[in-house]
Amino acid sequence: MHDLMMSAPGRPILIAGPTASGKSSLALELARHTHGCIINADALQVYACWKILTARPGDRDMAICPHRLFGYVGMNEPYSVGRWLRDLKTVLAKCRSDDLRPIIVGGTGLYLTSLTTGLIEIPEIPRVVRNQADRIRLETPARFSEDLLRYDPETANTIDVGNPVRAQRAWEVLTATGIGLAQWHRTPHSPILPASSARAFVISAAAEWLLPRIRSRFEHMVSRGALDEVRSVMEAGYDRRKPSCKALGASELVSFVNGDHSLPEAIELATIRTRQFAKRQRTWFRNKMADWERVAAGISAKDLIPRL
RNA sequence: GCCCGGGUAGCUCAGGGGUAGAGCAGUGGACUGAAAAUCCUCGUGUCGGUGGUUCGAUUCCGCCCCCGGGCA
Repeated sequence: MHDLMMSAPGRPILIAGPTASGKSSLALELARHTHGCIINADALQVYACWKILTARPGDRDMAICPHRLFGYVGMNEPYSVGRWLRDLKTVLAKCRSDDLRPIIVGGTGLYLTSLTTGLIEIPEIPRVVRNQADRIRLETPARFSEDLLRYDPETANTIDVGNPVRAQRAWEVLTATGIGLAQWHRTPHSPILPASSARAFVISAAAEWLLPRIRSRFEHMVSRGALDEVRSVMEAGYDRRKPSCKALGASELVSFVNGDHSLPEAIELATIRTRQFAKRQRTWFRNKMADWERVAAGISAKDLIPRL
């Protein structure tokens, strides 16, 4: 029975955790012992342009076991949860045929939740509609909520209309599909991987442990060449509005390169922003992944394996 | 030593005779295709200390302490 468990991959493993909580090293250790394939569930680690700044696994780690969905997207490519899920589906199928145990690890709550609870299948928003919406956002942002109240009051009353991104999204869906977001939400959708079919863990870290780590990790990134990485992204066309350019620390280091901040200032600002992000992650995990098992930061794979 | 400016929330500062308020930080929350995004909520602190004026002082006056800057 023990042998069987070792030879046949078990249920997929999901690992969520705040930034800098040690997800990657835990995943790597687990992969080693469980014949695993590490799959990225982190919205920024998909981009090819960031390696240091997003703390993507390095070449040496990548050589130890298969890694999927890391650094495979161009910085100007549109990307979304939907794309991630579609790509993930392919990867999971491949794992099955290769007899690898999927270890899905990342800090993007939305990705993980849509994986375990399902994503409504709304068609991609056509380029034209998106462009039109972008223009409205710049010129007459109030129009989103006005149109929604008029043509799709149900959605308008469901979402936070005061949130510009939410309002724009609802407007785009209505404009592109002719169907309101609220109505879309009523269409049946089933998850690719319900949490009950996996071993789902959330790494929980005390603030006193995590916050100093966030700072020193960012300083470490800078000393390992994050500035060069930022400079090449700047040359390739840095634009703070691009999703790929939202990597934490990017705008801060750009402002240092441009001479708007000293390096210590940039580091301080990036650290603060990362802490704020970690807080949002904690909120998500606490309230949306209540059924996932908690695991203390710093746990070793050896201690976790018996619980798989 | 003298002169000026200042000492108010963790930080930067606003205010003003009836015991005080913003931004930032921090907290809690929301979130279904841009999510490392976006948005919402939460503000009592010896108003530097001490005497005085006043019905009442953080606000006015005196003295003291501390921090800037200037003159010696």
